[in-house]
Amino acid sequence: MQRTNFADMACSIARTLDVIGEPWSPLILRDVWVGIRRFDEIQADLGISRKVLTERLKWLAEAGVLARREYSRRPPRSEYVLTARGAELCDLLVVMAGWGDRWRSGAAGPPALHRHRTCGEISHAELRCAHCGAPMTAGTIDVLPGPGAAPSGG
Amino acid sequence: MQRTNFADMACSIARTLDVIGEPWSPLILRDVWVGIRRFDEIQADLGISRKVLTERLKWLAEAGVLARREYSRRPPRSEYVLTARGAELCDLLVVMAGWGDRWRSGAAGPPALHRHRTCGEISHAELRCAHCGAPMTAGTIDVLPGPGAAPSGG
DNA sequence: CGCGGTGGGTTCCCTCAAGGAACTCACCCT
DNA sequence: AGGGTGAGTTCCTTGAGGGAACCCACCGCG
Repeated sequence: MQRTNFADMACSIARTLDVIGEPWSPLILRDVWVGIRRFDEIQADLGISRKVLTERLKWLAEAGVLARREYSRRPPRSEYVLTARGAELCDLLVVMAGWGDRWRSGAAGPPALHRHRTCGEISHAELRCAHCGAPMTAGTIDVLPGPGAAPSGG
Repeated sequence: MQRTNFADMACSIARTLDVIGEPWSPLILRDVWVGIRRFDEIQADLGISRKVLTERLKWLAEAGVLARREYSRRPPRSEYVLTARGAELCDLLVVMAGWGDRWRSGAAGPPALHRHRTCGEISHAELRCAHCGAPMTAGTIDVLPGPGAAPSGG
């Protein structure tokens, strides 16, 4: 009996979830994004077991989201960096953090702030239409079948 | 031995992952977003076991993301609708779909297209700074400690 | 009434992934 | 040799998902 194979679903969301559809991978990705890149640093920051961390890092590298890079030759030492694919996946973390800030922070307020380098302000990201520039939240979107949609029978 | 409690982490991403940190909840949310709202419809669309669907729907309702609503009195029949909190969480699905389209579609192209209701065009959502309006992707963000950050020792 | 269909859920058994702890290995320095 | 660091592996247990069977309420029809 196998786990559901999300990679084969005709749905981009499911295919993304195939890469990061459990909590640790996004959190590891977040660590690498903010500069926490070495095995023992990530492990200490997240409090994750070394076994799971090893597996997740390997998985994220295979998925082309992280790349392993040697930072020391003697002794041999590696760290993990974002690929271009991984950097774009971090955009998802931005939105994820925004939702958590808004709905799950409690009285203490958000644990992290996002300063936009371009304008220098503490800000947050909004979804905007690439075509017209107006807000493009989920509620403004009609979801239509695309070229890769499953046949109607599916 | 307990599972890691992501809700208690001083990290908005982890707190969001506490709600949707497995594949089914985001996919159920997607279904409700696009209008697939009834138990048997969701079950058929996702090919998920009734047991897991029952559990996930209950969880999402408890998390305040979905609400159960009666659409028929005799016989009693319910469907699920997005709460305001859930609608904002769907913004995450928009970004998630975008990443999957770009990096995981293959030759067939994206399975779904997003038409922006405001301008009527097939488009996609970009991250923009709420303050200055310029692109605000993950690479343009400095992540700083916020009021709810964990003490330095942690 | 009994039967079949629909909506929705529960239980059981199995498989797979996570968690904690212990163990292992390579390398370096004293 | 011994200790420290980085990184990984193994073992056993627990928790979550998957498939199938079972269950219940309700309705309409013969």
